[in-house]
Amino acid sequence: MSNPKPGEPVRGSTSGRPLMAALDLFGRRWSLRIVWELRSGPLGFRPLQKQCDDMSSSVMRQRLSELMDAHVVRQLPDSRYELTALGRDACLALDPLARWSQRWAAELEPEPARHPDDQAATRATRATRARTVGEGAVEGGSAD
Amino acid sequence: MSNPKPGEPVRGSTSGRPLMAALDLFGRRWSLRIVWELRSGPLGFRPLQKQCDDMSSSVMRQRLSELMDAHVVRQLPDSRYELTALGRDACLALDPLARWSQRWAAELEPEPARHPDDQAATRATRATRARTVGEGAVEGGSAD
DNA sequence: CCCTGCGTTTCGATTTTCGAAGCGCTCGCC
DNA sequence: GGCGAGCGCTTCGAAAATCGAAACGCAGGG
Repeated sequence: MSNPKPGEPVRGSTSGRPLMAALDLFGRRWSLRIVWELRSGPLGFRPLQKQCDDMSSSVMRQRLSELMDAHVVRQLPDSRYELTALGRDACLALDPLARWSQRWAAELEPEPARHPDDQAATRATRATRARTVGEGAVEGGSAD
Repeated sequence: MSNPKPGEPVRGSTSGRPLMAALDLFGRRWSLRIVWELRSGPLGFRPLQKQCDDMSSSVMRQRLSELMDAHVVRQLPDSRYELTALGRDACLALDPLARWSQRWAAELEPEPARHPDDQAATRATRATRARTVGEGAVEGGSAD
C-alpha cells in the first residue's frame, strides 16, 4: 500500500488535494487511534500496542511507518514513538471530533453507560473555549 | 460488520467510549469522505458516488446504512441523502482536519501542486476565527 | 418504444487486517 | 554466568473488508 502524501494522487482520489491525502492516511484503521494514544507523551512499541486494545503488531508497524513517513510521528533515539509538532496539531484537530462523539452519544440515547473518563471532555466543552486548548492540553482525564 | 454505537463495544475497543465508537465508524474507508461530500447539500446515490471518485456502490450502500443507523445521514422522501443536524456538526468537527491538511501539505514541501479549491480553507484559516464557522458555513468554495 | 439515469443488490477477485508465533536483543536479578 | 521478562520488529496463513463490474426494476423523456 502506498503512503499518502498531499500533492500526489492517493487511494480514491487522483487530485492530490491535501484533505484527500489526509482522509486516506487517517481513514486507515488505527491511524487516528495511534495519534490519539500518543497525545499524552512518547510510548514504546509494545506499550502503545497495549494502549490500542492490543491491535495486531503487523498493522501497527505499518501505520507507524506511514505516520513517520508523513512526519506526524517520529522515533526517539531510545526507540519510543512520539508526535511531531505536526502530529500534535493533528491531535488538536481531532479534539472537535472527540467532543462531537459526546454529543453523538447523548443524542442517540439518554443513558448510554457512561465511562469515567468521559466526564473530562464534557467539562471542556462547557468550559471557556478561550484559547485553543493550549500546549499543555489534556488537562486531567482522557477525553476518549 | 456491526455498526458502531456509543455505549456499546466496537471493533477494537470493548469500553464503548463514545470516541472509540466514532473512531470505528469514521475509521472505515469512505465514511469521512461521504460526510464531507454531503456538506453542501443533499445528493442522490449515483451523483454522490461520482463525487466520491466512483467508490464501489456496494461499499457506499454499506457506509450509507451505517451512517443512517448512526443518525448522521438521513434519506429524503425523494430518496436523496442529506446530513442530519448531528451530521452537519460532525462535518464541522471535520473542519479543523481540513485546515490541518493544509498545514501538512505546506510543511511537507514548498510547492505541492496546488488545487484550485485548496485556497478556500487557507483563507478561512487566516480569517477572523471569530465564532465557530456559524451555521451558513461553507462560504463559497470547497475546502478540500 | 427505447434510451438514459436512478437506487440497489449480487458475486467473485483483490486488498487489508488480524492474530499468533517467533527472532534477536537488553536489562535486572540470583 | 544463567535466567526470565520485556522489548522492537518480522513473518505468514486465515479472516474480513473492499473493490469492480454486472445486473435488476423503476421512473422520465423523446
